Amino acid sequence: MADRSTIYQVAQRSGVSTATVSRVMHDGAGFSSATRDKVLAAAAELGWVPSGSARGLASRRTGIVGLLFPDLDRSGEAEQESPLYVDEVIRGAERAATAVGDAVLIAATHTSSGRQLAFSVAGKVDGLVVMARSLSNQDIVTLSRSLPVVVLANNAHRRLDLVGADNRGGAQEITRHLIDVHGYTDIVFVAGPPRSPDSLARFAGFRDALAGAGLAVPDQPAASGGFTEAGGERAMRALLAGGRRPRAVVFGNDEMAIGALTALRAARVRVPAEIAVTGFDDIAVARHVRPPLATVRQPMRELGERSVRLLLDRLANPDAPRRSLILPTQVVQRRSCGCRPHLTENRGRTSV
Amino acid sequence: MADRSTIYQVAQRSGVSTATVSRVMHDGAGFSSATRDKVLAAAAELGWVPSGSARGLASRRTGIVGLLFPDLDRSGEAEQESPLYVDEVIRGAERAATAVGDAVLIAATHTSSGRQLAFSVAGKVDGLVVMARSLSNQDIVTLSRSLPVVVLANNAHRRLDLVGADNRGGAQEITRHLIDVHGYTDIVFVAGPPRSPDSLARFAGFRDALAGAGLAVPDQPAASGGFTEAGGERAMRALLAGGRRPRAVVFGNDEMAIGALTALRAARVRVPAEIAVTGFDDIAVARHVRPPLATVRQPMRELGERSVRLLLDRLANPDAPRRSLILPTQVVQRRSCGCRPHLTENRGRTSV
DNA sequence: GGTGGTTACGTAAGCGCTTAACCAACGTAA
DNA sequence: TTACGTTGGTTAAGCGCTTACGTAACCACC
Repeated sequence: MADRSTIYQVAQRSGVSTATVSRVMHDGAGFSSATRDKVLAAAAELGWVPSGSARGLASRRTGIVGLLFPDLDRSGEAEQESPLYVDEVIRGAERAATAVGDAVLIAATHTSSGRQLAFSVAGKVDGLVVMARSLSNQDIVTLSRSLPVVVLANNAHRRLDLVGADNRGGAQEITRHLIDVHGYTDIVFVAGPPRSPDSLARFAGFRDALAGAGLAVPDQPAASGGFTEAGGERAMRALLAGGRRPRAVVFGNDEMAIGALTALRAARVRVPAEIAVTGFDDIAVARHVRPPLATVRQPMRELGERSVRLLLDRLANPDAPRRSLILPTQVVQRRSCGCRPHLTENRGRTSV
Repeated sequence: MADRSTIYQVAQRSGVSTATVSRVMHDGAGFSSATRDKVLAAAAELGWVPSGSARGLASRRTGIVGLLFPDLDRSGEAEQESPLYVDEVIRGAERAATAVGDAVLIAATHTSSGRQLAFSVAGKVDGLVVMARSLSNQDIVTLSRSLPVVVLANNAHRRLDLVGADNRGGAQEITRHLIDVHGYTDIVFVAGPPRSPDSLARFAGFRDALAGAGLAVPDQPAASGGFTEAGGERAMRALLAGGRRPRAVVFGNDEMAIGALTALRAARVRVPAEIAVTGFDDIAVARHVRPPLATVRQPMRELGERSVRLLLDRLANPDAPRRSLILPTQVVQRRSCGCRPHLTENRGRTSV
């Protein structure tokens, strides 16, 4: 691990100027193939790794996009995001970025140090994708004054590029399924973190469906908790302990619903015979739990991909009009809602 | 999104030199509190986000660590790594890095563009964590000539810092469990990707256990496939189709084992009554499948954390002796190996 | 009143690239 | 022959920071 070599050493060794070395590295024109070979040979011999900092400084482009997401471990339990959701978003972002040769800088924002971290990250990237509540809306606005920002899963910003899923529509659709197909009327909603835009939108969709069916529409969710198994388990226990025994429960996400299944099994309540349960997201586990979890599929990876692509577009075209992308969601019927197996996994979908 | 402001503007606005601005931003000493306030006020008014490139160039430290991992989607199926494993490693790396104010740059290396991408990433970071087979050993060595590299889950490098899990010991232990506790003697191993160091080490542990029990030791795994559900499903089907009906199957990882459960259910083979099954990793799904999957827990997130910490240590101390960290694994007994429920989840462990 | 130490700055030289501007040599057409 | 484009380079001025070094002001102490 000797010190890194520089463009000067490569230039000297290959007998050309640094400008020529630079051109060769960027596949530009203006040099003979003999020169190219000399330069590449010298670079290889020296094991030259061009400095990203110097490049970034000179060209004012780092080739890095930043992804800010909420801290998953250190935040209060009731505030937690779903880890699996975040993982998929990261994966999608990574894919979209490497497709154009960029890399992704990730950082989880913690309530206390989050601001500082976010500004530090902002200095290192060409643009930023900010997930949901990983940063205060005020800070998001501040950052967007000095670099392009795409907001993911947070519709509070009317002036920034936006990517999200149709949470409201998906929640409405699955609730309507419970009403129309299964005939349930006593249905409650269990929310995720109180300020989660996703959770709020899903509750709104839930209410839409009840209203549409002429059922009583609650002001508040029946319970709430972090977007985690523990959160769902606790919420379900609280519900049962409160003497409440709805016919069906719509959960804010899959992990909560899965936690609820655990609570229901412990309480010897049969699903879906006595209580039907649905989730949201369609994480990988959902098909594997017993009973398999009916849910709403959200294109998590695509959300990550689209966010980064939107960011790259914005970088290429700073003055384009602001865009807002809402990706469709899709109901996935499985046993936990009361659907019979053969009705669920075989509806001509390619993947379930 | 006006152009980003610079340290010069901040210096001018606050009536000091850029050196003083720089000092204030780094909490150094050598300025009055009045000056500090002026500088911070000016910076806030301008919404100044210091350029990471300029900082990196001047201080030769980017505050970024890179994480290279194998591409999960675009590689051939038989070569695939477990996505969940990678996600956890990323999470651990992120945590360790942000703990010291650094950020993590992630990039998946694709076979074709992998080299190029890796060198591009290398220029942008202070050091690199390279997972398993995300880069050829030759390229790893080349990169390590110009920046610190920690190798994760790949014991082929005797001169680089290394982090891994005790795959061999874990595989041996769970195989011994099948032999000693359950009395199985007809046990086979289904491997992951042919060149995966993890898979190879686990097969070695499997053989250790058979040899230790005086059973016949196979030269080759009974089957193999990608570290995915599809890979495991296919391998299990092939096994059954081949007329092979072992009493127990040790799989290279959890996802393969879970895929195998699907194949076994389809073939109406009861688990564990007719065939016992074990996995490796203890991913989140493992507890949720039916029957719950006996496996070997691997501290995936800690692997990520330790890799980054090792890298940071190396950065701080370039001449320290090379270190090699092997984290312990732990057998997790669940129904799929034949253990009864109450024997499995309640062995005084805090989490299962 | 000189010496020395401390505090609070300013000056300016890089860090390793990119890129605009310039230039020499060599056809090639008028 | 001159003029002019093309090819294949070079020169040098930044990009926005950090930091070694210099220095002015102030205080303390003989």
